[in-house]
Amino acid sequence: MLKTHNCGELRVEHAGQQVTLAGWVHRWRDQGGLVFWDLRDRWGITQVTIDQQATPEVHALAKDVRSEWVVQITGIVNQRPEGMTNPDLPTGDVEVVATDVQILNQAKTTPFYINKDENVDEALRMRYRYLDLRRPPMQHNIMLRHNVIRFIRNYLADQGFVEIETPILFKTTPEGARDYLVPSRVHPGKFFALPQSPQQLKQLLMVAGYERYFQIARCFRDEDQRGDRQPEFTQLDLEMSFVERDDVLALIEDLMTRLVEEVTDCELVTKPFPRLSYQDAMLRYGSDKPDLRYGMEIVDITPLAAETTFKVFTGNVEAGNPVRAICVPECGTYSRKQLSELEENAKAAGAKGLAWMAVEEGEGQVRSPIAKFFSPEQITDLIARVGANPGDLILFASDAETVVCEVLDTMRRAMAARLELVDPKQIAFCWIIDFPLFTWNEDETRWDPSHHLFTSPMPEDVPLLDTDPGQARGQQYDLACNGYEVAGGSIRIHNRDVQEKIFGLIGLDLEDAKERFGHMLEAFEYGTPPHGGIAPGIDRLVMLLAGQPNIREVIAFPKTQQAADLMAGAPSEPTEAGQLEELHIRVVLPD
RNA sequence: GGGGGCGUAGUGUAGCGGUUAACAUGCCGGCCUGUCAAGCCGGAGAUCGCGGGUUCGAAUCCCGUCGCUCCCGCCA
Repeated sequence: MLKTHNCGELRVEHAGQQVTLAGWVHRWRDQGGLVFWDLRDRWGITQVTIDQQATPEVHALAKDVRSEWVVQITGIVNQRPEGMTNPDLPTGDVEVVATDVQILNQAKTTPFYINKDENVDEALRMRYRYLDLRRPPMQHNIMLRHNVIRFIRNYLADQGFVEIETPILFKTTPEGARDYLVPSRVHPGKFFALPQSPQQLKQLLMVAGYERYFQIARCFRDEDQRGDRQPEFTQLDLEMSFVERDDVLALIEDLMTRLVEEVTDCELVTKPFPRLSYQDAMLRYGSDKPDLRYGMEIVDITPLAAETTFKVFTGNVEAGNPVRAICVPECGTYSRKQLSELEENAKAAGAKGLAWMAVEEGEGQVRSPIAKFFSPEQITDLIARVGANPGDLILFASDAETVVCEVLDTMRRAMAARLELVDPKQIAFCWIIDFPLFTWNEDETRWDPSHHLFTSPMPEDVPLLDTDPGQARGQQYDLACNGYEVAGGSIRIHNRDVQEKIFGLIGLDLEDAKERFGHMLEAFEYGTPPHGGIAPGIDRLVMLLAGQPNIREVIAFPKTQQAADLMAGAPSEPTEAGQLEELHIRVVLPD
């Protein structure tokens, strides 16, 4: 080893010892006859001093060293004199007085600061990702990710889970996202698909009798990117046999609770995790992934609004649409300009306008363009229903059900951001359960599975499959955290009759089903245990635990929004002549 | 596929129709033995993403294009 200690571990008790450190020169301060280096490695920073009088040759060499040069130093640990310690550094009570310095490598001036936490153009960060990853905040994120995954592995192994790898080269599936395809050289004209998730394979592992399986699985989906979506991402894929929904929820809840409390410095603010039905979540938060770190719950005021003389409200009520509101604390003094900004937010979410009411001091006193359509009693009633206090701002939405949810979800999040109600150190999980099994596909005039087509209905809702499929709930569950969906799963169908009924409802006849999922259906005929599972997204989870705004910050080598790698220059054209011919591929570029 | 934002020395920003294109930091040289975002003195460094247009004059206005990003669609 080129070092006896790392740069984060020396303390006063090491004083007097000879040590050898190696790392990067994080910062340097040339004092003339005395040179200081902040020497950095993965573990921390230690100050090194090079004294001209004591070690003139070493000092002469050290004079030329610059940021990010790689050096090895040998010296004596010295307790710093009083008044010269650095309380910001764990190693700040000591320094190493160099007696020897080896320059292991020089470094060009880096294209951006390693030693300064400054916003850098993301394209530049991506092009020099290896330098970006060298920055301490990124090292922290990547290390946190490692600790999260290590914790998960240990926890699940202790619970009797087996980690099993599944193929990356697999079969294209008709459902779901667009597949990434890989051409087969030995099967001309045929393609593998990269898995969108190991869904089928983990169910087959249950048929195979492993009972408790997990995998830290890479998944691929060729869809457009978002801050929380990359073309390849990592799931904790997990499946269990002989379990019911609550067994899966209990396991994950315990895992997540311990993870937050033992691995991070975040505060878990939901304990136990609240369980919301899908319907309840939509009603109270307008979202199936609500952020529970703040209030501003949606209140339905449809009956009250129906009695007013405000035509927008009464018209919507007559059309069967709801009128709902949120109460925003202490925004009653918002100016015309601020309110019009809010209206722009609402319109972007699909609203036609944004009605508001500022609650003022005094019984039933409000400032609002629509106050004249309310009787004094109705205003008092409204204020009571939404729980408003003087100084608060009430925002209304009235439109089709889905629009109202979308608008008030948007307003809730926009106001939380404006009021800085979100603390990134707080973690608020909740379960969303009782999802509808199907959603109606208007274009194809058929039912689509809300989750996937192996999701088992709630046992008591099975009869509804024949009478009112839209009302049937699935044994499906999502884990939401801070406004993001961080896991989704279900209890699977293991009953052939039910499975065939589902195929029928989604417009898949048995022949089609056999063609697409024949291997699954065949497998299910050989003694399939009741089973179910879940798949938390590791990137999103670590993003939230790291308090980061997007998952690129917790992925070592992410892709850009255009799904490119700016460092390596991928994707690229084939390099070898004949590469495409060998794969039986001819490229037709768009015009 | 659609909409928004950004692009100016190595980096981060300012400038938004006439400036010698500014500031900070980094870089180079000099001084300095207790600094830790070190300090002080001096210096170099920018075809203002790219292409076209409007104008007497464009970093600035317009059009196109490329890149990054946020959002909608999409993501069982």
